[in-house]
Amino acid sequence: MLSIVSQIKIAAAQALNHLFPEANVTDEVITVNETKPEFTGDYTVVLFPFVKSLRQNPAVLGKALGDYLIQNNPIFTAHSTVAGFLNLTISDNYFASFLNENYSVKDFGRKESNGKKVMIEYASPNTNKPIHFGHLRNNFLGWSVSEILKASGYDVIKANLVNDRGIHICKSMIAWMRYANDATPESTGIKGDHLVGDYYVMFNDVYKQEVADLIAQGKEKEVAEKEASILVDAQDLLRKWEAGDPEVYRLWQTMNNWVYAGFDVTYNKLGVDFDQMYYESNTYLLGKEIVQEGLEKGILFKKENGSVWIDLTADGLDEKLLLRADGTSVYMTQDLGTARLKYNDYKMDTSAYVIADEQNYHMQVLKLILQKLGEPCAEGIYHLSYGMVELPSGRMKSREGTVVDADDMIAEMVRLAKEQTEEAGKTEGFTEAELEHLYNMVGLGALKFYLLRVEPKKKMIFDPKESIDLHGFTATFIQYAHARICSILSKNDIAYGPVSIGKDPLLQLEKDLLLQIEQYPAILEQAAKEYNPASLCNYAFRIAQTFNSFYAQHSIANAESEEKKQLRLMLATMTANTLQNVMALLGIEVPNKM
RNA sequence: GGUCCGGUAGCUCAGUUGGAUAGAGCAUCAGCCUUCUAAGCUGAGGGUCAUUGGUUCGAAUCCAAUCCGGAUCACCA
Repeated sequence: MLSIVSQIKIAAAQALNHLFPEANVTDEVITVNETKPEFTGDYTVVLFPFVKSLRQNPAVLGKALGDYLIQNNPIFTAHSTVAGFLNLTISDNYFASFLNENYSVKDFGRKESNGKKVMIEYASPNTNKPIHFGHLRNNFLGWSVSEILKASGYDVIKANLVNDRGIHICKSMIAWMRYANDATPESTGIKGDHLVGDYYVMFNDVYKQEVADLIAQGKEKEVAEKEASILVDAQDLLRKWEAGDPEVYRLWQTMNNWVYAGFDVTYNKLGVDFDQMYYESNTYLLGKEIVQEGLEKGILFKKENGSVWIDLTADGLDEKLLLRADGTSVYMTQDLGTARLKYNDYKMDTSAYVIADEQNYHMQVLKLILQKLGEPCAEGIYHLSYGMVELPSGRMKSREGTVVDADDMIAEMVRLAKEQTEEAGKTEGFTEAELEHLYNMVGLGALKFYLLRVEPKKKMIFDPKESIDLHGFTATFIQYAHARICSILSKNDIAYGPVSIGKDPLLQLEKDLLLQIEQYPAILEQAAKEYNPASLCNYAFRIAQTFNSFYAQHSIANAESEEKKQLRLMLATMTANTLQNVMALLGIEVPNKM
């Protein structure tokens, strides 16, 4: 079924072509808006473009078009033209049949498969420290966008590229070797990712101290920073790792496994999941092959010291290093290899990377290089860039201890949800398990919504005070509307069978709600096109708002007539379904009571 | 300096391919629980859409310049 807006565009174009054979318009050029509340009508066709081209008076044109539409299309019942705007009223009967057809469709708005395949890479942690607050926006965005695309008919692969090798993990390893006395997550009771992260922090403390000591002994600062023994040892570990030293390799595996076990717990709590894991330790060598091929094709060049570069100055960029003089690979080299590997695995149409905007340049260069190399994966690469999350005090810095740990953050949000639920005296009639589930839905929902409600590319400030607010533009507000509906539906059954409008025309708020719900497929399509969960946050909030207004002014259980009651129960059912569906795409559960 | 992104109410943000008098939430103030859940509803105040110029019947939206903030331009990842 076409959306109302699409139907209006098609009908208006057809009407104009019929009334004015010289018009020759297509439906794409018709502008349709929601009618402003101060005017009568539901949707508005903007007439100005045709006033000029058809040399018609707006009032005359509006009347001719409006009359024609009403005569030829039962969806319209009334029209009026105000200053070049043709306001159209949609038939109540159209909405009644819309309700009858869709109210029991649980997955209303979900699209059939379109045969396109998309990979979304997100999360992509380093294995030297736990997931912190800054990663949350990435995780929620990546997961939500994946679900949005799935609901829009795409075949989605959620991928996670783990940065499991390199100097950073060697730093944790050397600190552990020196100071841990064989401490394990089991022996200490500390979550694996936190344990490894603690030693990463310890590395930095020790390193700082060693540098200070060396400077005190009279060394230059720069020399001291290179000669500090713990750094030298870490670099030595990295060389041994690359040489395949079995002992180093074993410790590396052990510590990474501790981290993965910890990550799994956190991912589970966050409600995110992955279809495909990639590890840089498996892919970092692949890039070198591509670089070799690029050299042979003459697209890359070698400098005197043996380093390999690509010249992007013709594209307004710089020269970019792809291989160090010593032959080791850099970040870009690995990404070239991973891009090809992913494509060989899945042959996806689009390969999206959820990565912070500080890497905009890197991603631009990555795509450009792959294009120049003629890699088939190049065209599909899409950088879903998002702004960094900052605290009111400024940007988080792991070395300055201003990082907020993700596990702590979740626990705190759930605790606050509990506190506020208890304060509101809303705990009666729940079992302990139900309450725990509720606190989780509310606390985690608040966090997700807070991070998803802002357009991805905008940077945002995380204000703890604001994030725990459960009023206004929040997940809680929407969850509450859903719970209210469920409460009504549990006490009032729908007598199955189609409803009709009968003597009682739709009230404005009933119609507002129907208009909004009818737009869901279009809203979803837009969110998928833009990779933007924020538009769904706004949409869900708007529906909940409209429902709450309706709820405050009109009764469902005690409606004016039995027919009205049926219609409202169906409308409430669709509202609840839509809220649940939208929130599910954001990764947020909605309770049946709260 | 080059490139990219942002600037809308006191604060946090919406604002479709340009359309009517620029909208929400928070905060502030005033109301609303004998009716389906008040985590709610109704109302009020609050704006030089950074600035200037241009395009157009019409600009927060498009173009140009300027100002402010941020990111990036490593043989780091």
